[in-house]
Amino acid sequence: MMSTKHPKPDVHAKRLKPARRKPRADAQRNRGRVLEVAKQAFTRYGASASLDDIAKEAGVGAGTLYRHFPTRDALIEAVYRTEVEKLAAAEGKFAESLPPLEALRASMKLFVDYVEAKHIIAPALNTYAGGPSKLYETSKTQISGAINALVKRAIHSGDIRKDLEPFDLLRALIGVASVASSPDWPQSAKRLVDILITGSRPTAKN
Amino acid sequence: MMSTKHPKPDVHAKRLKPARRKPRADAQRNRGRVLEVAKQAFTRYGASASLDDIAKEAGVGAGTLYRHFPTRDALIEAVYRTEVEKLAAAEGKFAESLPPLEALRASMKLFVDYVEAKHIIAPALNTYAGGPSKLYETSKTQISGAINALVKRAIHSGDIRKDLEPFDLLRALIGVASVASSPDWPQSAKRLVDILITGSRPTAKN
DNA sequence: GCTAAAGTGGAGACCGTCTCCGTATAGCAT
DNA sequence: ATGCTATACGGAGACGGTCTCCACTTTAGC
Repeated sequence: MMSTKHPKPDVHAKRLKPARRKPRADAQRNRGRVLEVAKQAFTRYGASASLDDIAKEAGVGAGTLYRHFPTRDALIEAVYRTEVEKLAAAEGKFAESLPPLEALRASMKLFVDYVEAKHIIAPALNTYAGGPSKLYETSKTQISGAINALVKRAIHSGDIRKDLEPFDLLRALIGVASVASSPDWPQSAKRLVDILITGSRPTAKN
Repeated sequence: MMSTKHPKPDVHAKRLKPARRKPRADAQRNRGRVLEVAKQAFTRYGASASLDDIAKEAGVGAGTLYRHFPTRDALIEAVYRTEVEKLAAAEGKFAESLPPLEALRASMKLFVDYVEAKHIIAPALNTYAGGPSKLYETSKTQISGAINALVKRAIHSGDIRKDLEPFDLLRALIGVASVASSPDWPQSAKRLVDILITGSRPTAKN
């Protein structure tokens, strides 16, 4: 019976190391539920919502939550990763339908709108806080990639100074979005976008 | 002998309401000690240093600390109020020694330097976090007063667009200073100051 | 000195974070 | 189906920070 039975030793060799087993269904369900609840909780109570409460409301133990998302930041990032992807994609769209400078402008204002709607994104993009956390890296890369492309295009078409650092604009954007006191900040932020763009145009000699 | 003894019933009527007694000496000593320790603690451990630890190191009970400074924000503000005053004063100086536009530019860059040195100031100026805390109001007023004056002067001399909101510039400044990731942020922030100023200059028609 | 107002301090209630480990269960092989 | 085992679960509880409360002490003012 043992003979050459050998059914399918490693059918598609999932990972390169130890021939892993397929992830369990309940684990994925729980992960999803936590994500769902966390999203609501964050929008309702801000980024400092109680993680234990989130776990409870999702019907899982605290341990389960912490296993899936070891830190608060990890959870926040997971919650907003898809949002950020959508934002980056939308910014890409502008590149197709608008002239370079206006694409950049529209893109930056869209960013403001996004942050207004999901106000937790901004602190999430802003790693100033405590330690040297390498989280959000992917989100940051996405957004900065989008801005980068738009700025390069506008430089190429001669609408923006050659020596502009695209990252500077992004930093300004994140910063302004982080200062969300007073209800009129979106207007202020959009005025600033215009100022930033005007200030980034080529000078006579450049 | 009692006759018209009447020594000095209310010599300078300290407050308008209930003829207060002079504040106790030990209270002021304790307040000062807490402030001292808090300043060190905040610069060492960031804005989330343990308040109980601060109390302990200052040699007072937690109750004493909380009586003097009911919230963390109140303590932070008290610690940095003098710093902010110095900053505002320094900004005032520029108005005397530089032409309008350059005074504004220098002032904004000084702000960046200040935040770089005392990195806790930025979150303190930024009330985004939780509730509608009315704290920092005085600090904000100081700084925004200074910027306001500089901007008005530059508008008057024709170096800045008439319709610029001074507060917008301040908001951008605070925002950029809040995003302190990466060690090169001061350079980035100063480049942004130049961009902001260029973007605020009058246009042909304005 | 005496007295009342002002101030003190620290125990402890409360809450959020995060770990640990005994228990449950899904995936896989047979 | 059945058993075996890696995988995942959950929640009690250790930990640490925040903030309150109030019996006690100290001071200002007479």
